[in-house]
Amino acid sequence: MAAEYTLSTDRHSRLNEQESFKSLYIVRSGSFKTTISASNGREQVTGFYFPGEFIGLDAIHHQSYRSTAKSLESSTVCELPYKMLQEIGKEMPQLQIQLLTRLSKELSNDKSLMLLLGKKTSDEKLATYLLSLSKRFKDRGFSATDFQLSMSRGDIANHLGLAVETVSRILSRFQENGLITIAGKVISLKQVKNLEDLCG
Amino acid sequence: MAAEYTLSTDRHSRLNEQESFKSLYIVRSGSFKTTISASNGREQVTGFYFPGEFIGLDAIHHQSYRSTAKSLESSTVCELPYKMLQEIGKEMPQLQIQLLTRLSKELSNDKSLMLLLGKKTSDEKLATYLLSLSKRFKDRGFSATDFQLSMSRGDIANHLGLAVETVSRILSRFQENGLITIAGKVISLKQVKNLEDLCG
DNA sequence: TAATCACCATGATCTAGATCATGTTCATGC
DNA sequence: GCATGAACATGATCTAGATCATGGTGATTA
Repeated sequence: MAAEYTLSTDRHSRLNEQESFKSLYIVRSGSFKTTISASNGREQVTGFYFPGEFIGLDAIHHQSYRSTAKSLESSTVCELPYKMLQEIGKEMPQLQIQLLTRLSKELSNDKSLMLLLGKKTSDEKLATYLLSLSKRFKDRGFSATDFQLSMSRGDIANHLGLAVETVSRILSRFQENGLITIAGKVISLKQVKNLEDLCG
Repeated sequence: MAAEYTLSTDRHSRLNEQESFKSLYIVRSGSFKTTISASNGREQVTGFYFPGEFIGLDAIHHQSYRSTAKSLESSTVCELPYKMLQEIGKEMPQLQIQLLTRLSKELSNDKSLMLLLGKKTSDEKLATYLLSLSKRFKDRGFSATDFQLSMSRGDIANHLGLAVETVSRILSRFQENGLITIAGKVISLKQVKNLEDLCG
């Protein structure tokens, strides 16, 4: 449905920015990160997006994009002009409900992320993060234990409110302790149960 | 509209919990905080809600409440059964769009909160928090500079990922520096410009 | 009017994780 | 093949803010 609009992006290309809101995007292939920036230039990675997920839901309200999406590898998206969605939605309440549900899901995830950012230690943050990625891949029909980290250590660190060095160190330690194996971007979860215990 | 369902709550009474999702709520008077808890018991205050704001939007997706809402003073809400909203929504697409917009707004606020939790110093957190409260009161037609903190220092601290002591100290210091005056729950912003500069 | 309890303020100390410093690995281009 | 630069790893040091400790204040109940 509505797949007539597509947009392909190279590695590290930007999808949208400060401009006025016209469309939502669904990731078709690849992956993206979204960031917002404070007035002093500091940036926060607010989320990672994989195929099937919506980008831009937080812009509906302001009618302008508050976040910037960047592709983490070469990726494609499907553009959904919001006006069109509204038109279709009038005849298909089911579509509106679907949109509502997606928004609600992202909201709920973000609340969990607040718990992560506010209350967890760095070990807990990493363990929780790895398991959340695992779940997302599993839901998508991929391996829950072996996957690629398309984002850099820096992106992970930023997203979790940590320093890059901390992420490096903890991943190394997790590997020493046999919880995972990791080589560059390729990671394999070896002791899911123990990782779960680490989440708190 | 749909105001036939109301529910009044005493100070510190709970609105909902772990139960299955049936309704959204609009705050009619007073204020609420919502929390989620980690398996180890740690709690995170995920938001504060004032009159006109929706509680429960993050439950639509899971069809069960993930967060608990507690009133911070004696408060009333208006219950909106979700089934009913869906029915009405079929004839009134405008209602669905309104809901979508509210959800999008909360999502966008939560992204900003991530920036707050992940990247800001304790001073920046407090200043940002006070100004965000200020804006919400102003939008509601109340004073942007003189208002009551219905939540405790502990709630603020938890919400911002700080220790209570830190919040106390910073509020005291803000007062020493003439940025605010504060006595118990009554606060007055004296140098809004300087507070804005502090936000980063 | 005293007792109890939640909330708040503030000083002293401690520590998780940031920052700094240095080296390595790996990809891309010439 | 070698140069350049980004991303990653890891040790040494430092610090913002947590934690610990103590006392005050104000509301509620007996």
